[in-house]
Amino acid sequence: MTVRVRIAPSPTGNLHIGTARTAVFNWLFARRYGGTFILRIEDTDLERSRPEFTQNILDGLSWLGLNWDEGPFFQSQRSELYRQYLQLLLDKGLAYRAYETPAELEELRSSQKANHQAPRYDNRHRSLTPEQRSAYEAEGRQCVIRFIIDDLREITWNDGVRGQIAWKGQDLGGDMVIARAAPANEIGLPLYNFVVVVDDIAMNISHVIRGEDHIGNTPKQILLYEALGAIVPQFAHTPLILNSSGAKLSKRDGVTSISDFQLMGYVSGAMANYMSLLGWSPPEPMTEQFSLADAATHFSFDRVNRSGAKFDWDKLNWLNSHYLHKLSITQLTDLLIPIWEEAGYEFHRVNERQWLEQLTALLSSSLVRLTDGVDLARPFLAKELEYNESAVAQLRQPQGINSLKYVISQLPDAPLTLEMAQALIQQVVQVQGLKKGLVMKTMRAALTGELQGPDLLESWLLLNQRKVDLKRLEQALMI
RNA sequence: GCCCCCAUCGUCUAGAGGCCUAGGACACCUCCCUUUCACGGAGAAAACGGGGAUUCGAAUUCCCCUGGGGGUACCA
Repeated sequence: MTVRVRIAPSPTGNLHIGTARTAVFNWLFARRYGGTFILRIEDTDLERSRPEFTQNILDGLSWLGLNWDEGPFFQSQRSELYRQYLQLLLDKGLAYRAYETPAELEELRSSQKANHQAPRYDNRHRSLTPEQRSAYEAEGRQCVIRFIIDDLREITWNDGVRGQIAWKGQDLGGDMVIARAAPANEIGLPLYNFVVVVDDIAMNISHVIRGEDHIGNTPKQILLYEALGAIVPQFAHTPLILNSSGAKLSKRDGVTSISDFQLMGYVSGAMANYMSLLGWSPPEPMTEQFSLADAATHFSFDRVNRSGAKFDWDKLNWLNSHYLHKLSITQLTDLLIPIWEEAGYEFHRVNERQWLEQLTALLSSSLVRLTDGVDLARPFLAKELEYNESAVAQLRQPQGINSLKYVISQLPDAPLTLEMAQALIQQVVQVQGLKKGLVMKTMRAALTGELQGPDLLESWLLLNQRKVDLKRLEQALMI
């Protein structure tokens, strides 16, 4: 079996998670069967397509590790091919020119609606006489090209995910427009359903893997394959990604583009892993945490679910933190440095590398998203320390103030070590007869402005290395 | 309206007639670890939409209902 699959995004927006997930399934399937994964940009909608969206799509797919073997191909550069096929259908009498105005079609639809009938084209221009045609043309009317759909046809296919699906020709809405309006002797711009088929034929696509929202297009496309004398590919319609209310996830639901997730601090491995899990489940020995390469060795449509999957931030977050925790300190630091720089923190990325890695190690277990590193690092990297309310309250307790004074008086000039810090805390506790918890809490409030955070002693050591601990302890006395 | 698809814990899912007193994961809750937070570990709670039919036996097959979703363009 020669597998050739494609992802065909349209550059009318940034790479959407739904498109990306379809890309994942196509990629997985191609890799599983040693096939070819093709990228085709469907930019036939000249009005809405924009080059920056194309770039965003390319970048997003690359970031996710969904490398393509052929392409990107651009439909806007293939119009000659479409024109030829359109002419072919016209010549074979399988398509015809129709001259209705948009207003006339609208009238037809509204009268059907009023009679509780399904809106459909009534094929009224299917068999125009030459006289009628020239009369319309004399009026200066433009015409579209319609592909003839036999109402009596029954179209069936065996869907890779859903099994047998059947449609009646009469439910397809009448002869379908395949080329937009143009002057009577020209051929207008081709429409989606037609272009997809022409390209999939030209590119020898063996399996069309796409979202469930395309099921209704499939019978029309099958008819076009037949009309063009081509072999009909296998179809597999994957479930949709749903929002929390259970409807198809759309831009209106907030964060949906891959580049947004990237900006929010999600790593590509976690995203790819999570998207795979939305509709596909790995077979037994595998756990839910896997790379695309792992998944590719086991991917099959048998394990693709048929019902839609709600997008779940909790699970994505869990996976992302898992991936983050798995990274080495070196890798994590590399990822965090640009984020810290972006946040406006001042440090020397080379000279202070070792210190930054210590900071990374200290914070790493608390990271869910990379961008969490901004808040977590604030007490260590921000110029001015901010105290939250409970920290202020803590610093106003007389006993706490005394313990701080004691620590200040005993703080050595030499760089602090873990042992020294531990001993110092122990000393305060004994000398002043305080609870260890109180001393620790007060120290934390003074050093970080917060009552919660990573290991206090480690934090102290880091601040000591930057020589800000004494300053902060003294400053805390004035609160 | 019409057509199509779907239906297991809150969520993602396993389950292809007896292995199911329905398994896993996330989230939630409890406990342990711990100065705190997080991480980590242990545990609890939680589902087959309803009704028929087939069968010795149904979450698994069939039908109906209900519910949800998708589509219905001179968008993709």
